[in-house]
Amino acid sequence: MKQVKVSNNVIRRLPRYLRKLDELAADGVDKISSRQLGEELGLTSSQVRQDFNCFGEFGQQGYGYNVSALRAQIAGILGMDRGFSAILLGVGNIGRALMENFCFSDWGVKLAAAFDIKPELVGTEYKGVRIYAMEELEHYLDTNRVDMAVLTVPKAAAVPVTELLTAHGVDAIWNFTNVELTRPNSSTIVENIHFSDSLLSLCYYVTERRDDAAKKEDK
Amino acid sequence: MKQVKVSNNVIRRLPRYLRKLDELAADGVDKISSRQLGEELGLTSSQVRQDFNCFGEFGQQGYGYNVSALRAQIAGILGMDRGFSAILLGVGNIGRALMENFCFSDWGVKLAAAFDIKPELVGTEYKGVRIYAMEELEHYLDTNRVDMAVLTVPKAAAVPVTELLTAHGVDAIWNFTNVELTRPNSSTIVENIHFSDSLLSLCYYVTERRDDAAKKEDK
DNA sequence: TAGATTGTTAATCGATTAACAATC
DNA sequence: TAGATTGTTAATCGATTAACAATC
Repeated sequence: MKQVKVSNNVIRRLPRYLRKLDELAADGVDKISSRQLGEELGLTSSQVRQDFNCFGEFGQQGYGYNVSALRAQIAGILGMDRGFSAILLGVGNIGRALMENFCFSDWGVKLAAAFDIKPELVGTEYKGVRIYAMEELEHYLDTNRVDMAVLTVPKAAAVPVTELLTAHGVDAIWNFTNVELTRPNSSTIVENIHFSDSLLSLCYYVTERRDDAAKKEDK
Repeated sequence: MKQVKVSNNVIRRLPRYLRKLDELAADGVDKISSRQLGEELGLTSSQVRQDFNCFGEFGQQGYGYNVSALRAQIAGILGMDRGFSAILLGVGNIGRALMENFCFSDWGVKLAAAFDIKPELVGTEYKGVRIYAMEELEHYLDTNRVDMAVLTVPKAAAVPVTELLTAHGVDAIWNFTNVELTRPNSSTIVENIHFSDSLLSLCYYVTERRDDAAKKEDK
């Protein structure tokens, strides 16, 4: 694998390729050209080929790409075969929704444990995942390998819990709190799901469209 | 307002500015320079100023930006004062989590109604939002203004429900399903929350870090 | 072989950064 | 006035697109 230093934009497209390839495989398609794949995702064929060539040569000239082989390559690049282990902090509404509905194992991640402060939850299991007390977190981190933490605690707990995690060597956080965790001089990897940011972007595009429509009506 | 054609990258940063400005206001800060604001968010001062200058002149030379005035400008750009009206489709785990925990009105959006197929939910209210039967959707759309739809239905329902929505004039969708809704020749505005894409990006960065660490150990 | 499509280099385009005059 | 910081233009950097030789 080449791997110079792959740009963020490329990384963000990899899961989309993966999703589309899964869809194609489910439809019984077994080969695809960069042009076709690009069309499906709104990209140019050049871009598709450039993206893949960041990591190696996955196609065959004159033929295209084998769907399942390409899928496997991308899965490998993303680290889906590494057996990453995650823990979830905060079994509130969103935490519970993730535990119930989101299949971590589909993406190669094992959700190994959850933590909450509510005594009535501690000791129970949710979808095969045991819920521990927050006080047990430090001990857990010291005795288990944890590759990433899913942060679904209330806003106020976000920073203290993050500090505890990083102090015990967890350097990757999937952040569902509406808090800017990215700290200037920190080396922690933070991946945000900011619902409000997403909704506000949508609002912007709707606003833009309404304004355009109003402008046309003026004429 | 200038408004030539603002790039996606700029739009994506606007909610982050808003969030940071809210934080600053809460801390009692009432002015900030582009340099300081940039540092807080990991951006250069140039970028901050360029971003704002897409929309007008919000600062004062020699002084900086007034926090609450700038906040109000950005809120206006995003359309938070437009009184957008949304409906939610699918009151499952994730739909319920949003209704319970996510404060739409904080971002200027009114969640006006929800729809589900489960008979036991129909007619009930959740956090002040009435739940209707899916069969009532068409009639609702024809008799109410709906600016955006929150799509939290199961995977299989995503495409048919979207088609129904667009057929009745809803042209903006906040998509929580793991389905690529962006269709090549559609004019619908789709904003995706793809949990799996986000997790896979995180996996990539963790993988990269582990590989770098392993490489260093080799030497 | 002829046709198709990749891998890859070169050209273009757009976004970020630097610089500085304007001005509070 | 002097210092600070914006608004804005110019320079740089990086990402996307186009082109084409390599090759299946």
